[in-house]
Amino acid sequence: MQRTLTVLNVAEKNSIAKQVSAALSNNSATRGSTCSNYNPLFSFPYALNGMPCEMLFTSVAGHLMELDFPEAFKKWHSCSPLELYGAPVLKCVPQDKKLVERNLKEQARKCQWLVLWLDCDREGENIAFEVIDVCIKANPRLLIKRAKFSALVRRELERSVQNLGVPDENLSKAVDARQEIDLRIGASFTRFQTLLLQEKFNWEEHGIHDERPIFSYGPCQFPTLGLIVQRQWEIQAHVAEPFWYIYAMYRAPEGQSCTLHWQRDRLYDHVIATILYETCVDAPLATVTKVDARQKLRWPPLPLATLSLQKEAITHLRLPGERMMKLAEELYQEGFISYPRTETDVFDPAYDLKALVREHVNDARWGQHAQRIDSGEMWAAPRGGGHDDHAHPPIHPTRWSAPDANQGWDPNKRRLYEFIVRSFLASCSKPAVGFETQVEVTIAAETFRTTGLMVKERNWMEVFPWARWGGNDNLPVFAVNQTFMPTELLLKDGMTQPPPKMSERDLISAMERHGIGTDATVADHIQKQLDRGYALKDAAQLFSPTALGEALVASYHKMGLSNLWQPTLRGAIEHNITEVARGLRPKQEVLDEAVQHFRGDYIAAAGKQAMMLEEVGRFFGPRAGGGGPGEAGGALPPGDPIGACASCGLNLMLCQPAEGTPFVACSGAPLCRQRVYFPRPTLAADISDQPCATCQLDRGGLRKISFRLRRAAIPPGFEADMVACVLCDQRFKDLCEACGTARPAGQRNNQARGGGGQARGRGRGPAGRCEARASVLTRCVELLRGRGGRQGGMARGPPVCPRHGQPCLVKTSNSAANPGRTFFKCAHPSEAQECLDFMWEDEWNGQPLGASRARRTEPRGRGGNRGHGPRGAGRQQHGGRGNAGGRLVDAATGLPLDANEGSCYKCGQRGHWANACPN
DNA sequence: GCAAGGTC
Repeated sequence: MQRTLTVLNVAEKNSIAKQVSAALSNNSATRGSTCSNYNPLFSFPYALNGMPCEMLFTSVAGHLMELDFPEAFKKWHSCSPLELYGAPVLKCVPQDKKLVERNLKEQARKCQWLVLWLDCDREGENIAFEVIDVCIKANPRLLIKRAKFSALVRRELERSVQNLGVPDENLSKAVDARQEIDLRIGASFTRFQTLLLQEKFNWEEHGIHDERPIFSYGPCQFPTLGLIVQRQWEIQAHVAEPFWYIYAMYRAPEGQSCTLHWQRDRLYDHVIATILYETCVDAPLATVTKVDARQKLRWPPLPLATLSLQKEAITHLRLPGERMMKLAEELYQEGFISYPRTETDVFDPAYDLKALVREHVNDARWGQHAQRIDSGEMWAAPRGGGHDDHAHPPIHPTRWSAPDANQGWDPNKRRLYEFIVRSFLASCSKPAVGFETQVEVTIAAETFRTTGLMVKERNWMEVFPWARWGGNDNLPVFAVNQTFMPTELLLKDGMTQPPPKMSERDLISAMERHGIGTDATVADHIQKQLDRGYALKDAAQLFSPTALGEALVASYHKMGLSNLWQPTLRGAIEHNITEVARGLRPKQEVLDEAVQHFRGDYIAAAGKQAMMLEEVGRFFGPRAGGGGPGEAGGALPPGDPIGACASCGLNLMLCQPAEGTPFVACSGAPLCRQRVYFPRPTLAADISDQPCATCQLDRGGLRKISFRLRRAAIPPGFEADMVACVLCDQRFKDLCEACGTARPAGQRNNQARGGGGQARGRGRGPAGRCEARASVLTRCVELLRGRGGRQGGMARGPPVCPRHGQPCLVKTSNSAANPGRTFFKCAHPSEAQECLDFMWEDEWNGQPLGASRARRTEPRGRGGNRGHGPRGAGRQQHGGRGNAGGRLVDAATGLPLDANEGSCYKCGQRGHWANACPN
């Protein structure tokens, strides 16, 4: 009688062994224990391609083997780190996996076939060969088979087991090469950095309490750190620049309104912006030149891959990547979602998506939408994002979980499941439909645009509440050649902002873009920055480097070895590894090339180690002695606490250096970089007994600082004695802005690093601005020429202040009662209340004010201020508000006004202006 | 004492 075939099946983890066994055996598998506690054995009879067999199903726990150096090279002082580039490496089963190995051997001896159910990716293939290696030693006659599967659902598993293939050795070799490169460069540079720095500096003093701290280097962790440091340098290098833009707004008589966006966006030259603005004010009538109305579609989200899910979870669910992956893993192991580590964002056309949708038709929350998809009414085939790892489908729900069945779940797990379901249903739905109207208008040859949007059909957005799509749905109706008078026409200003600190989402995106880490490890590499003390995450969840992190990156930058931290490092390694995976290049060739390359970098770095000592020394005092007081990151001078630091929770200290200006710094310096420098005219600063009403209230409050300032050096409007909160007080900030801050000698300030140059406003680089400036200049020259030759044109210089007889009036628009309406006000601060307080600009007829009429009352929306047309517009349209029968009329009193009938606000009498008041 | 990648 023929012996029954016995098949050993091995999965990457127990949960998969359990689920596959249950699915293939119809839940009749017998569970038995093995010598490895976490890897039991499931057994059940099965028919493989019609052949009856006994299935034994067990598992490993990830990689079975590790790559390491032999004992002779493991001790750090046993050899130079350089020798690690030529040292032998060994792949062996570590002590904690010995029982897993023993279990495999025991089972292999009973079997004729070995079926590998490892995950279908590069690492899974490598683990498969580790399993083969162990099993073959126990039973050399084993027949090796590979099961390829992508979801833990019965039909998929049965398809897989009836179509067994062979493992792919190239995929596995690519992993071997990656492991060896990572080990050699990671171990050598970690030892280099650690041995160089460990004894040279007093780390204890700087908040690093390990007796022998490790300064690790890795080909993923350093490029990750590099991204954070590079952003920090961009922020430091930013020089704020003022810009100006024309703001126009129109409110139609029917009530609809829109903002008209200047085509030039913004200009960095005040004079030019003013000239263009003045041309608009001169001829403010807007003409509609183009109206483009069309249907617009908003597409549903792409099917989810791991990193897109991480980013979405951070944004919509506020779940950090590492936490989200743990919950997704649980959902996968329980069979509710497909494999959560995938790069694929396109469904195989053969996939039965409708069957997956039908799972959800009875759900009270999204069942109705699922029914509409199932019926075809809402169905649209999901789009593809163009990424396919050929191992797993996009992340999607595989089973419906009734709301009452998952009550015991972690609330975040429920939210994540719901997000994955809704995202899947949305991706199978029709796009949303809107109606967009784009309008272009010109005002004095300047172009402005506005857009309106009406959402007609929400479709996929109905099942995906996180989506936002909307614009101005209250756009006035415009027709080509129509003219209208803008309601507001203002010259506004702003300052360019530095780029923001790195958020976790930014970091993940950048790492994904550069191929740093895998879907499963990106979150770990980010966490490692915090664990190693290379970076900090503040209360707003934004990342910045610590002084240590910055010093390490700056060291390699200085050495001319920026490739060791730049984000392209991992991509370059991965590129060559992929060629091995595809069978295009032999593993050894790629390996030798990489090892030689990094060996060269190591030799260069070791030859310039003095640079690393110097760079780190800028931040950290040496063991004997210390950095200069107050130097960036050096030992802090003595001081007293003023409250808690929002960045790290330690104390903010008012530091009083023996020489130089006091400043506030965190006691966690240099790891924490929180620091506030004081205005240059500071003579003395002490902690006041006044608490700030708003800062750090949840941490016991923050004390205000009492300043004594050099009177001669402070601008008008500031007092020599000031009590201020250094974190929130606007007057303190204004003073810093006006006078600059006093920083200790040696402090770097606004140095552009890493070849980044000066970062300016976002959205338009210097080159773009030069171009814009050139075209604008041409136009301004034309305008100025035209203006000079204009017949009968009014030479419109600034209005003349009636009190001073000079053009000392400025345009102001801060009237609360008349927002957007501008008036002229005397710029002399001491006389602002005494002198001419205002003249509505829309009531100014372009004549010097002294020749027309200035009103004495504060603009409070009195009679004369009732909603007229826009500034400039009113003047054009009405020939000057208050111009009745050729005579000027006082809008407040209705009495006639002219140059001879001035009204003196000082004495209240008519017949003269205040600057000529005899009283 | 080191990497990155699996998984617990």
